[in-house]
Amino acid sequence: MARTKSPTRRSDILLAARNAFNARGFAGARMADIAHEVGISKAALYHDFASKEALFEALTGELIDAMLPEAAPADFGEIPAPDLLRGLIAVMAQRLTSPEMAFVPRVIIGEGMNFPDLARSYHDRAIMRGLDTIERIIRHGIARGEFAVADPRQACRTVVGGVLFGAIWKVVFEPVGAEPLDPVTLAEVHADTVLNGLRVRSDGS
Amino acid sequence: MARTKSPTRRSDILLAARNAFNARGFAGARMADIAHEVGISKAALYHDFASKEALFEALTGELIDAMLPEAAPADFGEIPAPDLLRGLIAVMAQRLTSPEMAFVPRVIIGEGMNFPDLARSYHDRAIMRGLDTIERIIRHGIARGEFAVADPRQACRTVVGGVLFGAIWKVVFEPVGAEPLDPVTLAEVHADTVLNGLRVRSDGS
Amino acid sequence: MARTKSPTRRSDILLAARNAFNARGFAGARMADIAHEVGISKAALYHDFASKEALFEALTGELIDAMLPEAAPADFGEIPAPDLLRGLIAVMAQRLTSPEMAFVPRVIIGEGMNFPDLARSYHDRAIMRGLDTIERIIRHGIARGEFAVADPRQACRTVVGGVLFGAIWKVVFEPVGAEPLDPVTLAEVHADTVLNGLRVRSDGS
Amino acid sequence: MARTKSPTRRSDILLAARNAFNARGFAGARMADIAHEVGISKAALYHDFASKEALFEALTGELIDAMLPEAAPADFGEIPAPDLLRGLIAVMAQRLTSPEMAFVPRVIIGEGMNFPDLARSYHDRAIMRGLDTIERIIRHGIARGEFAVADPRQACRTVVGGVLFGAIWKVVFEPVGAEPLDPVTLAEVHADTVLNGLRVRSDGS
DNA sequence: TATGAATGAGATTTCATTCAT
DNA sequence: CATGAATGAAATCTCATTCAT
Repeated sequence: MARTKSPTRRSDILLAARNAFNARGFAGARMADIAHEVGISKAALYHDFASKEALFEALTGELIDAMLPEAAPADFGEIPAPDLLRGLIAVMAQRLTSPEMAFVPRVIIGEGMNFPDLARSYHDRAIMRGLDTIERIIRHGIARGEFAVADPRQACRTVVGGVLFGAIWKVVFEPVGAEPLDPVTLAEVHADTVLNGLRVRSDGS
Repeated sequence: MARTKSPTRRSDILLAARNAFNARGFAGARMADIAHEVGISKAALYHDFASKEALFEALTGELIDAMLPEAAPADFGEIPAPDLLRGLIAVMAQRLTSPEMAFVPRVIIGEGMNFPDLARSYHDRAIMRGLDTIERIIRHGIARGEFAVADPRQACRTVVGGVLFGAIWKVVFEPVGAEPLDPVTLAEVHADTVLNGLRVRSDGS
Repeated sequence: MARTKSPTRRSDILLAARNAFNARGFAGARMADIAHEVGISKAALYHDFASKEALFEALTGELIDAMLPEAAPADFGEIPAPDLLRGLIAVMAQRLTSPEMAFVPRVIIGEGMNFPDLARSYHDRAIMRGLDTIERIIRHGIARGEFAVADPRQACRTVVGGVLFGAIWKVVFEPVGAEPLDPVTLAEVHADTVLNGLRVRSDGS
Repeated sequence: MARTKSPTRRSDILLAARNAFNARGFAGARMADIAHEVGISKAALYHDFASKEALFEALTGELIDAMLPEAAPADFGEIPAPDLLRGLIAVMAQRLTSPEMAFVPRVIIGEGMNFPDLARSYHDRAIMRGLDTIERIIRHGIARGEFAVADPRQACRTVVGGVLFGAIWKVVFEPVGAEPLDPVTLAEVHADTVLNGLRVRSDGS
């Protein structure tokens, strides 16, 4: 067994942990397996992370950080709101459906009850931030005369929902045989639907 | 402690099981707690359900059954597609966010990896059925000249996504302090958005 | 393995626990060994005692209870104080040096720092009670003109000390080869010394 | 962290070890804590002491050495036995109740079963030596006509017991709230009691 | 049928101790 | 010499599940 700490040890552990938590959930994952996958002893694992919970929290914390949307600019200037929204949806879809990130919503939903801090942190830092950005884009569109929305705050949920559905689809249903989903197409169609709705438009847009 | 088998014992157990799985997840829930909550011994519990897994599957099976949409009519006749969709969204939102049902998506997402059959069954029986119904409504609308959609199959995900988001919000985030969500408003706004989109409509519909 | 709980199971466990704690100390004793000695599984042990600490505390609690001096009478009447003291010393010596009880002081001294409640309880219930009784006997003797003591409270410690020394001798030193000690002789000589002192008495008593 | 071996390193370690063993017992004390308190690495600790046991034995050995009474003179000459005894009791009480030394009896009693050599060594080197000295003083007193004792060997235990009681009181019971004990008073009263006994003396000594 | 008692098979965690640098 | 890193070998405790009454 290697006696010298590899420079990527911490990431190796976090990766193995992600796999384990992903495959079996928090309770089902075993520290022994994680250590074994990294190629170190259980005790070495505990040298880096004080407990299973600490490891779990470090992992989710890092992933949530990595997933956070860059702070949107304070002022969208002259950029058309539809373009902004299309772009945001594309980014969200790409992030949430990537294998590393798709782990996050699944875990929040699946383990949130046992880790209220985690759920709260995700709500405050990721969800609220995303909803706020969307709302600002919608209001930007209203100000520019591009959008007409009665309740911008609520409408955001429609935007997020479609992307979330895609993430869950990939993580939960594809592994059991559901038809694979292309994130790019998903994002485009979702953006179209959200922007134009289903109804025919007499203005031909 | 009830000594005589109550006629509702099976439901009592399922209810207690739902509470337990809901509160702690599959792995975290303890058979002893479930038995205790029902007021029977663990052995009696095992008399009715052969194992924790069997109990879990019976519970989710019943809930999925209860959640299934009534078979939609083969032909929607002359009913306007927007009305159909509005109605369906309202029903879905009400079901998925009701306390009994909100449990289901959470559990599928959280424990799906450990219960592939459950995930598959939910996918085949609930999700696909829901998506099919929505798709048929969309095609009905297209045929009636009410809807204009490039890819009806994909657009369905937008419809489902908004409702799913509401269910997850209630189950995962409200308990940790998120602003409560009114399912009726959610459904209405979501339906509006899905039908009309965000863009201004020059036709004034 | 016996499936039926023997009526003496609890005592069996406590006895095995006493042996184990006696032989290895609290930290060194192993629940597995205790269970094995009783002939039950570890889990069965945990069925009766929720934790190692609980077992330890139950054991010490019972032993301290069993060791407590009967409440001395409120009034010693016409009984000569020397007789009272001789009797008390004999009883204390017999109790403290019996195999079951000698365990107690040893454990209090050895584990007291880790179980402050235990030390406190022993101090309050056993030590103080013993000292009080001795003090009352001394004051009884002073009142009767039999004793002459400047500081009765402090003098009590001499009385207790000799007995304690005997208990520790038996438990700590005899097992490593010290000359065995006869408790009866110990008590008699100690009582003589305490009553008469070492100095010659011109009164010939 | 000191990088250079301080000239007092060995004593620093022994001091930290004493604190640790004192506070948590042998099993409870952790090498990591001791090293940390000294400000060196665990490996450095192992450089000076081959094992936890070795450290423990070195510590107790030094303390026992330091506690040993100076060899009493072979002949007490004309010194009155009561004075000799008074002096010895004072010295024993002062040593045994001093913070550094009080550790010793506690540890012998608490961990003796796991360290028979230690117990034996303490018995042979400290206890027996103390008892012998006391016995010689008593015989000296008998020879001088000052003492009248039937069984000098046994009576010694009364002398030691009172002092031991004080040491245990300080280490075990004072930390949990027992009334503090003044060693000088203890020694004086104990000496008085041992010399004169409780009974009234008609000779007025 | 219902139950209290019992258990087997782990899981996490701890720590004295050792190596490679 | 000193150290950070690593480990092996337990030990406590948990819980789904079964058995005898």
